[in-house]
Amino acid sequence: MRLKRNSSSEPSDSAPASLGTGVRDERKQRTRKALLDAALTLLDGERSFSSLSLREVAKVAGVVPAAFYRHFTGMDELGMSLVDDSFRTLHDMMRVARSAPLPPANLIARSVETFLRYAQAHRLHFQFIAKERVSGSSSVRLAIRKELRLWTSELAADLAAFPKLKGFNGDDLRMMAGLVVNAMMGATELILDADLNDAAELGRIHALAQKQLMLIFLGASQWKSKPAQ
Amino acid sequence: MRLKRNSSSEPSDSAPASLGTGVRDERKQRTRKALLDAALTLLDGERSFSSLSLREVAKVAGVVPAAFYRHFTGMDELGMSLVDDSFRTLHDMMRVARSAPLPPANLIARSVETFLRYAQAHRLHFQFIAKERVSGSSSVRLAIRKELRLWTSELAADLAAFPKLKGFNGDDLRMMAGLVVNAMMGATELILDADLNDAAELGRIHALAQKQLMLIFLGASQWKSKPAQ
DNA sequence: GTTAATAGTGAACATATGTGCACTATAAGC
DNA sequence: GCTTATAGTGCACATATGTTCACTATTAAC
Repeated sequence: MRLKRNSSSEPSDSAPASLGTGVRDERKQRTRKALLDAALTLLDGERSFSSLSLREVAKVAGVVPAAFYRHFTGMDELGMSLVDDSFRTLHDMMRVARSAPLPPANLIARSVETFLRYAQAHRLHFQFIAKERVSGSSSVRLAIRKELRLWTSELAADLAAFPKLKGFNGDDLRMMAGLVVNAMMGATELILDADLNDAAELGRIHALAQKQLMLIFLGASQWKSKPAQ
Repeated sequence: MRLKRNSSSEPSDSAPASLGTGVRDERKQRTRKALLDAALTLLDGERSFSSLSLREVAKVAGVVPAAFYRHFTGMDELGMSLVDDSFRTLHDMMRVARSAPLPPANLIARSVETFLRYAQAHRLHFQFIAKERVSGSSSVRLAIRKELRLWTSELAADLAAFPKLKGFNGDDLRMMAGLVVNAMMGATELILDADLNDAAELGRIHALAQKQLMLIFLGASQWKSKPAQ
């Protein structure tokens, strides 16, 4: 053998990155994505990740089982990749939301709207998070919990900017953010199970989530954290 | 054949019920319970219900796979039985709580304490509910959702008795009850994943849940439902 | 005591699964 | 253009699975 090519799957160091890394890598990334998409698709509806088989995923991806190992060491590694991808879409949403902040009028209602619409549009990713947060293998489950904690902290930081929430110390802000995250996850689960064409049901879920957030914020406006500790 | 015996597994009609239905039925109920327990045990930790195999459950129950069919038509039916059993323990808790009502002082803190202790003591049932509520087969999942809705309505009825919550109409009471249930389920999931010997962590989870409920009730004390609708 | 019902057994089957290995085709590197 | 690396193939294997069927032992019914 002459020389080992750079074994990393990343485009080699200083290359312009967007310029073609060759037909080869592009094809590889395509079937890698096919595998991830296959898993997400199979996960829709009844199935849970731990009940998916490697062969099944490979078949839906249109690839022979052995080819799976060219991309992942096993289903667990694929699961971790799904965690990454799913939270990337969540963080994308937050980034967009922060870059074009909503006017304070009806802020809660419109935030709920934005979030739930996004969850519907990225149904598979949100479904994966919702399911595997509680039932996945411990590596996947812990990875999701970690990301959710991180997201909760970010939300707490955002909340700190509200003048009405001056009564909160850091711990209590996270406590409140956790409550908000729980409520939104609950609404997300309802949305994911709802009939997408039943506008009335979707409306009811949106309204429910909005009221719940308003109730939380109403309580928060009266909250006084213990100054010590 | 002479005469078919009453084919139902129930003791025949007007018998005193508590009197021995015979050695036979007792043995049958024993292995039926062994199957249910086997499934719950396997469900602890990593696994999800949909990843359990019939053979696996039979093996842990100490019975040959074919014997499984003497009790359930398949794993789905066993799952439905687990739903029944799990919610029976939940309702038992509520019944006990109502029969010996707590004094109003520190009511929230002590209710949280009671609930979370119960969840720890009946770890496997609560874990099953928490997991399969979101990831189970649709029959199991829908059965759990239905029971949770029912439980939410019961809680809403209990809440209606509080003088501080006069500002609520029925819909909004259920909205608030849903928020409480979500928060308690969230805390339950944390408890189920926590190290049972780590008293500090358990204490933190209890304290978190208590604060979240207090925040909700603080908001509720200011709430005014729209009188119309 | 004889007979019928049945909970649990053991073996068999067709099929599905994870993983290994030799292979082929093709793009990348020189 | 020749050579090397490698994404994907095809086949094999041991093992696990759901389900069936004839059977056995024990209880219930008369």
